[in-house]
Amino acid sequence: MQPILPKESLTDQVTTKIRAAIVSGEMTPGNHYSAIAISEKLGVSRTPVREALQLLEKEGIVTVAKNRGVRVNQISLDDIVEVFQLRLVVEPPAAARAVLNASEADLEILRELHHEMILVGQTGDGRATLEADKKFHLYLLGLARNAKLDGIVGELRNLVLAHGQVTIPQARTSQDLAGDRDELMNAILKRDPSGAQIAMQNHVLRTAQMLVRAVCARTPGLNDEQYLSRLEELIF
Amino acid sequence: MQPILPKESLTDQVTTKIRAAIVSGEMTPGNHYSAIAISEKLGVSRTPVREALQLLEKEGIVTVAKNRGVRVNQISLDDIVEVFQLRLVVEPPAAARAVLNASEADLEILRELHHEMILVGQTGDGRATLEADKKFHLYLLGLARNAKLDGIVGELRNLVLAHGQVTIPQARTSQDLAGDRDELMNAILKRDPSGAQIAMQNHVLRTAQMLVRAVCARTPGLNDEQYLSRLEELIF
DNA sequence: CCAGTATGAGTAGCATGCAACCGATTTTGC
DNA sequence: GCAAAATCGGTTGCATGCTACTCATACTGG
Repeated sequence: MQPILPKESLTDQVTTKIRAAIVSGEMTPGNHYSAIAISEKLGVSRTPVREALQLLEKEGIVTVAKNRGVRVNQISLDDIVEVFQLRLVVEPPAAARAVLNASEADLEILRELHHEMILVGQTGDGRATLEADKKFHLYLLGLARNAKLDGIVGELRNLVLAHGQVTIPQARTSQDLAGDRDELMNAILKRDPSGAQIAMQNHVLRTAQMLVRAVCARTPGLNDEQYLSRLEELIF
Repeated sequence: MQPILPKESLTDQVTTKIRAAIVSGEMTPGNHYSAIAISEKLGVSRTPVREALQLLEKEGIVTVAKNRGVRVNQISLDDIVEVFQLRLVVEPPAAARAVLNASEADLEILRELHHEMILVGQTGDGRATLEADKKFHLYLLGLARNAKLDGIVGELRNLVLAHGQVTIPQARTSQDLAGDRDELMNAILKRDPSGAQIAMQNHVLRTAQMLVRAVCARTPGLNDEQYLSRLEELIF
């Protein structure tokens, strides 16, 4: 049986709508938007929109200025660096623990997700690739049995996604990432916790480096070195 | 000059009020409360109360049930274990980085905060001790220059505080904790990053063990061993 | 021509009205 | 006497009205 959807509240629906609009680039950083306009466009009243904006503000995705509308935050490279510093600390040990906790059925599912990701990756569809990547990672992290960790990592990912279309992977780098992931997958299947830990660290680190380089490349006068070096500040 | 307070919004004021009421034990887990009652007690309308409750729900502190009022969540031992698993992963490296980043002035401030904490600790005032502890930790973490990390750890701490009056330290254990902290402080003053990292890990771990034991001791039929062993699941 | 003021358009913050909904109790029908 | 249905008190979810505020522009006085 399906777990019956208890009619998600309007506030929540609006939250996901707005988040999607930001990720898709429909709402862009820097611009101002009014809660009134959004509510009219969505056909709801101002209240749920206002509440949704407050929740998104808590996530750091938007800023609401008193009587001046809402602004989509320009996620800075510094923010991205912070996010990945944290992910680098949190995800590798979680991966190791996940390997220890995984059942055979879990391994099977992971294998499927991994396979799916490869297929999607070959199509070159950036958005779908990210989606598949997210699914794989979150399932793996879920095995570590720490719900708060899942929530935190999910939010951190959202923050990066909100940066915009940053994340469309390049062909060559995406090749590298696939390699990392194979390594990770191998360690998992061999039930090798510390191998998984290391592989995960490499993978997240490379993802971060790719992102930083991509952003710097498109933003003139930005030097990637200082950012790249800061990525590893929290791992010793 | 004082940075002028731009009139905190009612919603935010209510949020902190409710949070304080929970921490102080004025609002207890399990019981039901109505937004209407809260709004009347605080002399505001239902709207800011409702919005505050949504924010607190996102933090995991309360649950709002449709048409049935709001319930203060009973933070379980499992939750506490999760929180400390995360803190154990995140705070030690942050402490190490903090040592590397600290200026002489920072060290001076830390020394002061540390001293203050010892003084307050001797008075036996549990609440004040926690407050001083929080100040010290958050200042130290702030030196790692990762705002998101600060935010996350702050929220995790709040969650534990919301568990209730759990956290009134016992005389003997609080002695032990002071020892840990001295160790930590020494490593910081010697500008020894990995020493600080280890000391921080010991300190957080012992805090967690103390907490778990305290909760188990007062809850009949609860075995602390399984919880204690899970604390270290994420560190290898 | 310009400094300083007045005006107006637009906004969010909050209060409040209303309907839908939930759970417990009472009433009804058999 | 008992099961099922109607009722009722209490609650949230959402819509909407109003006020105070911000910013930009137009206006006024010199």
